[in-house]
Order: sequence, then structure tokens, then C-alpha cells
Amino acid sequence: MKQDRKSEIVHIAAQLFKEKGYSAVTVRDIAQAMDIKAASLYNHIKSKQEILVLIIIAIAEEFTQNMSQIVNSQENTIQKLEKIIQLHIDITLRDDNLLACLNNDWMHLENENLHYFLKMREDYEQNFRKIVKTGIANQEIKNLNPEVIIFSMLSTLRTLYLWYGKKKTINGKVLKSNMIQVLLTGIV
Amino acid sequence: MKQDRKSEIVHIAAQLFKEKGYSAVTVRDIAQAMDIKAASLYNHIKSKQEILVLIIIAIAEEFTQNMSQIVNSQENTIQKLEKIIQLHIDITLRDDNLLACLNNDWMHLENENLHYFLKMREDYEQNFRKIVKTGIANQEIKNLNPEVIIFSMLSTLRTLYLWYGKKKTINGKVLKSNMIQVLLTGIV
DNA sequence: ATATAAAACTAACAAGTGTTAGTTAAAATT
DNA sequence: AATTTTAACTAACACTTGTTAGTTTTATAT
Repeated sequence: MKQDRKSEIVHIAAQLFKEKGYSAVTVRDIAQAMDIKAASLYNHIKSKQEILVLIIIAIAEEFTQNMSQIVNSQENTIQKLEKIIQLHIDITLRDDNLLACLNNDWMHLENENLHYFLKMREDYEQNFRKIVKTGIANQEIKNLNPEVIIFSMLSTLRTLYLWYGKKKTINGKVLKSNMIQVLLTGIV
Repeated sequence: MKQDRKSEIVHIAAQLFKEKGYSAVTVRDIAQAMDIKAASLYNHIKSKQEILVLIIIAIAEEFTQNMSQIVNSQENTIQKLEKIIQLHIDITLRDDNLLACLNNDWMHLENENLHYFLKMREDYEQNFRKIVKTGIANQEIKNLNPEVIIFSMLSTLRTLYLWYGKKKTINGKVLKSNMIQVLLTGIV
């Protein structure tokens, strides 16, 4: 089936992009990794750029949609933050290569796709900010600079793929409970 | 003086590398940003690669040296962790472009420089690990998975430049105290 | 078995890559 | 003022880039 081969290209490309970045990976590199010639890729994809779009946009939409559900739910702030941690862990464990690519290569998206991505990213952070500020107002979390809180949590969650790549031993549940403790209740 | 022009190239290149990554920036891009022709760059530098080396290695050595002092000092674990936070904040506020480049483009270093960098990075993390494990043994910090603690702190500190780029308003001291609170004592 | 579609191939393109050679203008030193 | 050094320039190189055209092989459907 056609979709299979295309998806194969996307996943192999994502792995290469993770290692060297979008710009440093040539279509000939991707073809070689699939054991075909570069021109043959174009039976399945429209351009190198299309590969990048397929990698990034789907995952970005998944984050956006889940965040929207979380922020609109009836749970308290702590539960919402735990759900966010869970979301990042789930996607990282499932698709760490795609996620690496989203994190490192989004700026090579072009035109509408770049704008669409940036809009989603902005919305995501805005929702995060809303949760944190509500939590501070409710005295569910400490009255610290919300931007520092958001940035600290997000940078850890966003780069989880870096660390998961090395230590695939730890299982999802243990990871989640450790992350929640470290990120929410601190280490001291 | 010759060194001035060379350093100018390095800093302008670092800014471009931060925006698009090492591979996506051409020597013609760098030249244009300096308002000269690409070939003229080669009166000052040996190669594009040399620029990358100059950007990354000096800062990596600065981290290595400071970490070595911290780990060998007589202070307690909390004080050591605070010193590490301080170190990252100081370098970020001073050289955020160089730091961005170190974080994103280190994999484009070649041969000995790549190995040298990776060795420094490994040593840095090893020293961090030692501090954390000692802190757990002394019951100065909670008995959580040390890798999760290290990863969480490091990913926040390493990507500080991302966030500082947007909000240059916050001053160093306030930033430091907020970071210490968030990273060490948690938000709940 | 034959016709159709899918997916590989070879060959080539135009544009862009880092870099070198040789030359000229500007600055610093004698 | 003459000379040397520094740093810019133009022109070109060999190679790599993403992509297209046209063709052949492989798999699917009739």
C-alpha cells in the first residue's frame, strides 16, 4: 500500500534529522538509508519539505488537541499539570524521533506551515500559562514567577526525548511518578 | 587588530547559527551579514568549521573548569547546586548566541573537536551526578531517581537561552532566585 | 496471459556549496 | 614618502544540492 512506503520514508528521515538536523541530511542520505536511489523517493513524496511537514504538523496537532482538553477539564491545577506531564511522556515514548525533529527543525518549515506551527506553539504555551496562573491564584501552587515555572517545566518535558534515547530501561510509569515529584514537589 | 575582526565573525556567525543552525547558514550568509564578500572571510578564518570550533570549545571549557571548582569545593550539596544554577545563568546572560550554538550545533564538530567536546560534556554530567548522589546519601535532597533530577535540572539550565531571548526584561538576581526556588524546592 | 499501475532505475539539470588563486585598495610601519 | 601588511575584491574551481524527465522493472488486477 502506498501509505506504508511514505510513512517509512517519514520515519527513516526523522531518525536522520534527529542525528544531524534537517539541513544537514540530504535526500540522497534518506534514499541510501532506504536502500533505493534518491529520485525514487519522488514517487512517494512531493519534496523534502513535505517530509518535514508530515513529521512535525501531526504531532503538533496532537499536542494542541490534548492541551485543549486538559485546560477545559474540570480537574484541579495539580491534576492538570500531571496530565500535561503524562502527555509529553506518552508521545516521547511512542515517537521520540519525530519529537526530536519537531523540537530541532521546526524553523525549517516554510510559509503557511511555519505560521501554523508557531500559532499552535503559542496557543499551547498560552494554555499552560493559564493553568499556572489559575493555580497561583487558587494557592494550589506557590506564588513564583509564572514564566519561570512554565519555562522550567516545558524545557524539561520538551527535551525528554534526549534523555530517553540513552536510558530506555526505565519504564513509563516509574518515569511519570519521578517526573511528577521532581517537577512539582522539588528535590529538596 | 586582527583578533577583533575574527571575533566579530564568530559572533555574527553565532547569531545566524542560532536562527537557522550551522548547516543551513552559508559562508555567503555570514559575509553578507558583515557586509563583505564570502572570499574575504578567509583572510581571517581557516574554514567554516573553525568558526564553529571557536564558538563552542571556549564555552565548553568554561563550563568544565567551573564545574570542576564547584564539585571540589567544601560547600554542601544545596550550595553546590545553587552555584551550578548561577554558572548557567551567568553564561547565558553574557553569551546567549554562543550558548545556543553549543546546544544545537555541537554535532557538526569534526574529529578531535567532537571527541573533546563529548568528553567535556560527559565529565560535566558525571560531576553533576556525583553531587546529586552525595546529596541523596547525606539526605540533603530527596531520594528520587538521580538521573531524573539531573536531567530535569540540566535541560532547564541548558535551554535557558531560549527563554531569555524573549524576556530580557527580568534581571539576573531575580532570575537566579526564581530558578533556585523552582528547581530546588518545587512549585507545589 | 495481458493490461495497468506502482515503484524502482539512469541521466541530467540548474542552482548553490565551501574554498582557492590572484589582484587591488586601505592602513600601519619604517 | 616609501614600503610592508592587512583586508577587501573578482573570478573561478570542483562538488553537492533538490528535483525532473524518461525508461524499465515489479506487482496487481482483469
